[in-house]
Amino acid sequence: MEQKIIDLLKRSGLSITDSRKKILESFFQENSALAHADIELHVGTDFDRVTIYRTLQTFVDKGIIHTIPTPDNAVVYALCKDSCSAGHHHDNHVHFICDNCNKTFCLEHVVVPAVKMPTGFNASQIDMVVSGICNFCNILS
Amino acid sequence: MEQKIIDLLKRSGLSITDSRKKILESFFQENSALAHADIELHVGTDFDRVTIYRTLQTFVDKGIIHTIPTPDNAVVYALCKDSCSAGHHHDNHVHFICDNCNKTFCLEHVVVPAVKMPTGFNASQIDMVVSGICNFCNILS
DNA sequence: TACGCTATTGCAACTATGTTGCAAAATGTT
DNA sequence: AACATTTTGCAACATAGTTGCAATAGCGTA
Repeated sequence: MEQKIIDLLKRSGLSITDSRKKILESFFQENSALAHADIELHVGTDFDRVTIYRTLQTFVDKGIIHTIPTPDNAVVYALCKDSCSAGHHHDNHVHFICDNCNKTFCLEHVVVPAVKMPTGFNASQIDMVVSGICNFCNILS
Repeated sequence: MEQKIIDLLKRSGLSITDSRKKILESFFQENSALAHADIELHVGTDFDRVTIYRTLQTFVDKGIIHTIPTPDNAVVYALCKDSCSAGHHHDNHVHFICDNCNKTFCLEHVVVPAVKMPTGFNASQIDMVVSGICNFCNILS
C-alpha cells in the first residue's frame, strides 16, 4: 500500500509528503467516492483544512482523482483509472449515488450513452449521474 | 405576464406576494436557468436573501421550478413544464451548460437515454448534464 | 550527511453560501 | 374591518472554500 502510493505520487511528478500519502490512503481504503468532509474525518486533525483543499486540487490537476457532480451539490472525488493523465480525463463512465447510504460510486463499466444535440449546440462533455439504491444496500435489506 | 404569474401561484396553492411575483418574473424573462445569485441581481435589494432562498424552496416543493446539478456545483433553477406537479417532477430531459456564456438550458426535447445498471444497482433517477457551446454563442462567433 | 533552493504546509483572515428562530408585517378569509 | 395564518426581515449562526504570507519540509547536489 505504502509503496503503491509512493509510486503513484512519483509517477505524477509530485513530491512525497505526509498529507498526500494520508489522503491517497483514504481513497485506496474506500471503494466509494469521498467528499472533502469524509477526508477530513479520515485524516483526523493531522492536517489543516486548507492543505486538504490544496492537495485535492493538485490531485485533480495531475489526473489522480476526478470530481463527480452530485444533485445535492456536494463536491465528491474519486480515484481515476490509470488511463487518466494530467489535464485529460477519461471518466466517461456513469456515476451512481445511493439514496440510502449516500455513497457515490464510479460505474466503470457503464459508459455514458451518446445523445443527439439540438441544432446549434455542441457538446464537449457529458455527465451522467444516476441515483437509487446501490448493491450493498440492496443486499442488506 | 402579471396575470400569468398570479394564475400560476394560485394554481399551486400559494398566496400572492410581492417576492413570489418578482422572482417568478425573473424566470419568465430569462430563457435560461437561474442561480440564486442571478435572482438576487434581478430582484435587486427589494427582498432579503433569506426570502429568496425560502421562495425558491417553496417553488421547488410545489413543482414550479426544478433544480439542475452542475459540474461546478452551483445550484441552478429552471421553470418546470406544466406537466410537473407538486413533489412529482417530469424533468427527464437533458440539461446543457454553455462553457462560454455559462448559462444553463433545459433541452426539453432531448430525453435522457436509458442505461443498463450493473446487477444489484436500482436506478430511480437519472441526471444528464452536457457541457459545450450553446446555439446563441455559436451564432455570435 | 549537510546545504540550500523550491515546493508545501499552517495560520489567520476573509468571502460566499446557506440555515434557523423569532418578532413584525402582509395575506386572505369571514 | 378584524382575525388567524403565512410570509418576510433581521440577526445570528454554520459550512464551504479561497488567499497571502511566513514557517517548514522535501529533495537534488555537493
